[in-house]
Amino acid sequence: MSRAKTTQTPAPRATIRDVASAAKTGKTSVSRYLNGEQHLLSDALKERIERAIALLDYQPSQMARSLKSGETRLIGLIIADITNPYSVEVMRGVEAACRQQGLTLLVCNTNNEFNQEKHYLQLLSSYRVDGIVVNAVGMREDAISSLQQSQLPMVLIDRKVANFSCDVIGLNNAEATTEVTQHLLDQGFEAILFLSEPVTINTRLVRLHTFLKQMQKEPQKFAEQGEVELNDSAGLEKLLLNFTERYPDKRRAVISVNGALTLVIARTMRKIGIVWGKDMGLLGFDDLEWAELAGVGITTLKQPTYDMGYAALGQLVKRIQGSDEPIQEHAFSGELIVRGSTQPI
Amino acid sequence: MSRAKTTQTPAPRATIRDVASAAKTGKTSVSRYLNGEQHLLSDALKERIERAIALLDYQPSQMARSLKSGETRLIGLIIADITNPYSVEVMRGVEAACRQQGLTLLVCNTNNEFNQEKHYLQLLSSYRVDGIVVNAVGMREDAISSLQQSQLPMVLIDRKVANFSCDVIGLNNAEATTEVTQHLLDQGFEAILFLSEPVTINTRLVRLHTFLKQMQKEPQKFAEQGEVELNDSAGLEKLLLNFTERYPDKRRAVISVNGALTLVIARTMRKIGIVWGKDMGLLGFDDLEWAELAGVGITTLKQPTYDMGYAALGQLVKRIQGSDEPIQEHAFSGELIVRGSTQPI
DNA sequence: CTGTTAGCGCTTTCAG
DNA sequence: CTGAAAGCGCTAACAG
Repeated sequence: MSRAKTTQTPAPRATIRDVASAAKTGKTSVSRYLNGEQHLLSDALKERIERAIALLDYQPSQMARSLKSGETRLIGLIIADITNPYSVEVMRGVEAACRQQGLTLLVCNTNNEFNQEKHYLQLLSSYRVDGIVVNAVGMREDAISSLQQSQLPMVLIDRKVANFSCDVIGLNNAEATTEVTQHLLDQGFEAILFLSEPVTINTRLVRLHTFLKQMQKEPQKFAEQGEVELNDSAGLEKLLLNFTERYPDKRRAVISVNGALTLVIARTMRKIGIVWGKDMGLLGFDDLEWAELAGVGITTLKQPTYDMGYAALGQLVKRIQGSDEPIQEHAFSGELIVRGSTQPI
Repeated sequence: MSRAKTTQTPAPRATIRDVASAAKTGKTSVSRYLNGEQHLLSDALKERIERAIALLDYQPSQMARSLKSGETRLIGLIIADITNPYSVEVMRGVEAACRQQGLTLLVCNTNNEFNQEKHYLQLLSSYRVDGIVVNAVGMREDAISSLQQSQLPMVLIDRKVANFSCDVIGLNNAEATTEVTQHLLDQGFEAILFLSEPVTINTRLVRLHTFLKQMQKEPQKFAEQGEVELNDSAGLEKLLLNFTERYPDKRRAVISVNGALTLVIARTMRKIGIVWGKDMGLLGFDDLEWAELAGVGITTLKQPTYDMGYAALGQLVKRIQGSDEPIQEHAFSGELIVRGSTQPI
């Protein structure tokens, strides 16, 4: 009967030294074995090492390895809100690209909290990841300066950050918003309400501005704008009702600045009995997996999110490899997916 | 004009030694400063160190630190499919718990690929994370044995793995399935089709069995089952049509084994003109944010996913702290959310 | 082909 | 109060 297992400490992990001595050789040879320089080893030795590794269930410590080499082959991804399908698709794109490059992705969700963002930024940096892809909440002076200095390669997704010069991958917001607005106009809508979460983010600002500008081209039509917090459905309700009252005999439509908001708007409309595609037009940025299932369907502006993530990593790798080309701002085109919610009323 | 910046290497990061010499002291004192043993340092020295750190923008290397201490305060989360809202909520729960415990969460998405899962498992282990939460794709012998040995604390979410004894957090599938099935029966449905992705996973198996068992209690009703791949909408179409033909004059309903499948089913039904809540009942495991917006609404069985993630981390921490209590299998209760899709036909 | 040795950046005795 | 020195697990000269 084996009572080998005493209540000792749970057996510390085997180190390269343990393997070496078990294989009756030096650490160097083991290291060589591990690093593909096997052609330098005699078959006999290889055998012994192999056995020793298996026996001890040895796993090299990446910590030690990276400490030595200075390279980690790790990429950090900071995501503002993992709840958002947009972010998830970005992540999948980054991930696929990483895999292809033999990099490993570490994902950090900031939950839209600035402090978390700072925390993770520091963490990743202190673990010496090779680079970071950031879908930022926003950044303040302190975070910026420390990041700017730490020469950590970095690329931003979707959101530009003021005073922070850095590659950015995003949507061509001007183009997309123009298309979206024009579509509504073409469909015969006469009063359009642009709904947004607080316009704190560059992206939203550009969309709003472009919307306003585009609307000016048909001065007889009415442009409105409203700001709501995602959780303030009462406020949203009021906004919608008010909009309806102000343009009782016009053909009305709403533009939602992003997917999360579109969901809330749809819920609210349903609650107060506004039927999209009939009482009011509805169009949202970001495609939604359920867009076709909701009533007559919801028209959306789909972003090539996956590709954007993929491209972001590509750009990052360039920087990691020391590219000195000037700051890039790559803007992807969106795709308007027309569904029932913007049919002529 | 500053031409200070030559094309040299981009200035290696400052190390603790740099700080020490800049502060005209030894590494030890700097280390002490960093680790809150400041009461041991004279004010003058503290000052100098502080200045040096700021000047050099010094950030301690976690790599080196962990190498020394053997502890990382890192938790790994392996997620089978980040695309799944279920997983995202789990993640948020784990994350919240981590934050509260001062742990940092590293997320790895396996994209439902077994190889990725293996890769990440090794990676996390080689980075010496303190523990791992796993929403597994599945595991084979090799992965199991190496994991079993590496005493890495670990807890499984949602899915049990054969031959792998480990804490598991999940839904009370038997209870939930019973409730779900009974609900359909109570609403007067007479033929029920249980639709599932391939039943390779324990969870699905239990749900299916319980469904079948529960149906036996009303022998005059008809229980059917079908298996579909998520991307095989043609197959699904056939299944649905076939089901309809076989029970032309019965009240028919479908149960979907998870949220991802529910989406596909809803799309397919719409495509072939089956209206849920009218032509056929529909009920799915996992609540969906859009469930109320799709037609008359879709009845779902909501899991306390966030809580499950939170609890998983709690259990993991216990293990990390060396708890020897026997393997736990904590099963949460689900909540049936009734919507239009299961109204009596 | 193989092993010895010197660090990577940090913490921690152990002497001042 | 302060610092020199040893060593965490690993890799990479540099000798055999």
